[in-house]
Amino acid sequence: MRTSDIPEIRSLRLFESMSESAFDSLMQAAYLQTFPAQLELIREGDPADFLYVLTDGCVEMFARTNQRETTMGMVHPVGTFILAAVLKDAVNLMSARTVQKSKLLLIPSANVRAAFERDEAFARAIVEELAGCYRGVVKDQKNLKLRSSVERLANRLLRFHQDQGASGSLDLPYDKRTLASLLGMTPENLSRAFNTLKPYGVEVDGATVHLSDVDSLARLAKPDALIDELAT
Amino acid sequence: MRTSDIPEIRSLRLFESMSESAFDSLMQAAYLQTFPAQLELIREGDPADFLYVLTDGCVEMFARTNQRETTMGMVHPVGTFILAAVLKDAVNLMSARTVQKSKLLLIPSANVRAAFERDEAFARAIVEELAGCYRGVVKDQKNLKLRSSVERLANRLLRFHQDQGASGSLDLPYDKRTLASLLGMTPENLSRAFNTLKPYGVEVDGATVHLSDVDSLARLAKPDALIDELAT
DNA sequence: GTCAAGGCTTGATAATTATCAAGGAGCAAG
DNA sequence: CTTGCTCCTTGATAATTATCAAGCCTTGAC
Repeated sequence: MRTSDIPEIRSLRLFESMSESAFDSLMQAAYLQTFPAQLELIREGDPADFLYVLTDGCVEMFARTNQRETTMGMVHPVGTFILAAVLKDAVNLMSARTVQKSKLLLIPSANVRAAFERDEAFARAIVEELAGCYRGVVKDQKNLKLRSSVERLANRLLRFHQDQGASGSLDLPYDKRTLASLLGMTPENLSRAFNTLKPYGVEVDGATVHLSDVDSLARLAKPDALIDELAT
Repeated sequence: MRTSDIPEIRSLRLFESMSESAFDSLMQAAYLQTFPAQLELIREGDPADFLYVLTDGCVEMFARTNQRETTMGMVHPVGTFILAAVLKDAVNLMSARTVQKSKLLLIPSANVRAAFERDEAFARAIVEELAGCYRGVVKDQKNLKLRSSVERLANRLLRFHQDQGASGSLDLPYDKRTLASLLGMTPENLSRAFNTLKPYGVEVDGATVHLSDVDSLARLAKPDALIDELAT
């Protein structure tokens, strides 16, 4: 792979503490590749041949069963996906597709497992990462089971707003259709949920959302540190 | 702790491959205790002081926010809980309470983390366990987002039936109220969902359910290996 | 036995969410 | 500038799920 991308990857929490030699051998086995938008990278049910590291672009994790489909999560740079399947040498539980043109590093699963065996610091980092992923899904599930769709949208808007600097407006980082599926609702209902939030100072203009009364929105959303905060 | 329970715990996948000395020191720091039914063992938001190992009884994992409550999962012997929070030295994301009188081993978090640092085999087992937990929650989430409540019930009945020997009938292992919450529905709707399944050969008699037409039920449920099978 | 309590069910109704059909707005290609 | 496309929105309606209010049945205490 090209050496110019290595520092970026090395700085990922998953890789930063591993030994130089283990990191090098991982990188030597890896492929850096650019994929066009809307390309299905992995399909649920297939064996997890690679650990994916997204360095540029955006990837949607989704799942299907019985002709229905739902978005399970979005991956942003720099992020990894299907770590659990790689470690267990199992099939993928989720599919993944690029949202935009995306640059990805593909590390063969066998090499990841070998590095895990050899390098203790890497093993520790993997546990940290996995535990974080686990807690992420648990939060998602609490979000789904304990909140209505309007509340989920309100909290998601507050999070976007926060992440983007709390300037009073925010940009939706992907399609409304995708956002709807991520929030567990139909596109039609997302539209209506935005209307429901108008009295709370939410004004939609294409992919931009203005929040004119964050406090009122927060009173409706009732954000919960154990669901909405990334850190915990 | 009492030595009579050690073999049972040692045989857990999480502990079976760790070194004798690391296991011994973990066990010496641990407490084995029996708790009455309906006791809240841990509360979400509190620091994860112990790793819990259930050796007898049954524990419900649940979560609350904003006066609403939902069951996140059930733990059966021999099983562990809040491993992720222990490893991250973080607060619990879920609460736990005993369903029946239950026997639990409490291992102080610090000792678990120390053993993880010291014993490589334990570290590997932890990764395996964590990855399994992660994949479990992902499956739960797919179940929730891709199926209706009747389909969730149908699939859960099929799973109970399978687990209990596929004899044509099964026993619900906990309250219907709890089952309803686990499936993401109200008790009233669980009752109605059972009625909806009558034409598919589902007959309820208290906590016992007879399945007179498993094929027909399975055609409705459309079980999916990537959601319903434990192994994958 | 009677009684009370808890768990479950049922019915009536309401709220939430989905589906179907149509139409508008923005955008890229020609 | 027009055309066609995709994405989003809206309205009408239907399906699903929740809530509220009884009521029933079992269980255990007395």
